[in-house]
Amino acid sequence: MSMRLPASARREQILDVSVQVFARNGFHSTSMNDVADAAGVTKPVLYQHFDSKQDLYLALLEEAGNRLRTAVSKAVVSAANGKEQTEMGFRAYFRWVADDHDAFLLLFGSRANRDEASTTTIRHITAETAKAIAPLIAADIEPEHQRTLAQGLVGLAEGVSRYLVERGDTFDPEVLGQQVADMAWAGLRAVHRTS
Amino acid sequence: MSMRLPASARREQILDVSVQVFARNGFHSTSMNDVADAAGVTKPVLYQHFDSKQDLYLALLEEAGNRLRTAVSKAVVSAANGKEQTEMGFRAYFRWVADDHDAFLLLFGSRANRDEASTTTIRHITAETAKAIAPLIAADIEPEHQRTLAQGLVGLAEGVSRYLVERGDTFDPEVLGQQVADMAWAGLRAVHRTS
DNA sequence: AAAGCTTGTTACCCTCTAGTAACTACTATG
DNA sequence: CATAGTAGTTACTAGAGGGTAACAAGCTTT
Repeated sequence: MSMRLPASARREQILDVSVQVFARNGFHSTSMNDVADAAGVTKPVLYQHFDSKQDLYLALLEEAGNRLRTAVSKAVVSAANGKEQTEMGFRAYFRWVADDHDAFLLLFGSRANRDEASTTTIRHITAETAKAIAPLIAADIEPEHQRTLAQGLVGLAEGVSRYLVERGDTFDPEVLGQQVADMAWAGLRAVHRTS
Repeated sequence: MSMRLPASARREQILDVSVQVFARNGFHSTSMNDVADAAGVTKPVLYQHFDSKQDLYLALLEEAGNRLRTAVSKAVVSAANGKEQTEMGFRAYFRWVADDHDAFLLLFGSRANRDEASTTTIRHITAETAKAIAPLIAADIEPEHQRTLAQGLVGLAEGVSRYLVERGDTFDPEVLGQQVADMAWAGLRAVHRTS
C-alpha cells in the first residue's frame, strides 16, 4: 500500500509524522503501531531507523529544541539593547510557537510525557533559555534569585502559549510578543532586593 | 505485616502515600503494586477504596487542587487593593508550594502525567486562578488578552516553583513571593494596547 | 465462644504493546 | 534477466501491569 522510500527520506517522514501524533496524544497513549499507521507503514520499519520508542521520542525532542533555540537566538543577536532583546526574543518565541505548533506541544504541552530522559532533555532547553534571560534582570539582586526569576519568565511564555495553543486559538505572534515583552520588561526592571 | 486499619483510616493513608509516590515517579512509572508496597499492603486493598488507578489519581489531583485554591483565596480576601492582592496571592502560593511540595509536583511537576481526564482537572485549576488574576490587569486592553496574560502569570509562578522544587532547593516563600509579586505587579501595570 | 462482618492475602487472568525473527517484494546494476 | 542489496510485511514472543475471584485472618457483638 505504501510507497517505497529511500532510507533517509523514510526517516524524515517518520520524524514528521511522529511529531504530530505524539504531540496530539502524548507518549504513553501513542503506540508504535499508531506511529507506524500514521506513517503508512508497519512497525518493524520504525525499528530500522530508531532503536526504540524512547530513541525516536528523544530524537523528536532534540530536533524541536534546536528549532526553538535557533529561532530565538537568531532574533536576539540583532537587538541593540536589553529592551529590544526582550522584545525580539519574545516575538521570535511566539512566532516559533505559532508555526511549529506540534513541536511546542511536544515539549511543553500538557500531554508531554516525561520520564527521566525526556525530562532531562527538556529541562536543558528551558535552562538554556533562562540563562540567556538572567542578565537582563536588575543586577542588584543575588544571582540565584536572578536565575530563579528568569525561569519564571520562561514559564510565563510557556503558560501563555500552552493556553492559546491548547485552546486552538490563533494569534498574532508580533502583537502577543510585544505585549508579553512589555509585561516582562517592566517586571524585569522592577525587582529589587528584599532581604 | 501491616496493621489492620479501619476503612476510612486506610483510605486516608493510601491517599497520603500515593501523593508521594506518584509525585516522585509520575503516573505511568508507578504501578499499583508500587503504591500498595508503599502503603504496606497488597493490591486488592487499593481496589476496595478506589475503582481504578485513574480514580485514585484523580482523587489526589482533586484534593491537591482544593488545598491550593483555599490557600490562595484565603490570603487574597484580606487584601485592601490590587497591589496587596498580588503580594498576598503570590506569597500564599509559594507558601503552599513550600509545604505541600508533593502536591505541587503532582499537579505541575515535569513528571505529572496527563491523560484526557487529568488534563481537564488540572486545566480547571489553572483556569480558575487565571480568572482571579485577570481583573488586575490594565483594563484598557481587550478582555481576551487580559485572560491570556493572566495565564502567563500563572505560568510564571509555576515556572519558578518547578525550577526550585525539582532542584530540591529550599526557599523562603515570603521573600520569593514578594519578589515575584513585585515583578508581576509592575508587569501588570505596564501592558498597554498595541493593536 | 460462635456467628457474622470487616479487613487483608494469595494466586491468578487478560490485555496491551514494545520489540524481533524470518520471510517477501521491489529496484538497480552489470 | 539474474543477482544483490534494500525496503517492507507477517506473525510471533515476552513481559509488564491493571484488575479480580476465592480464600484467610481479625474483630465484635450477643
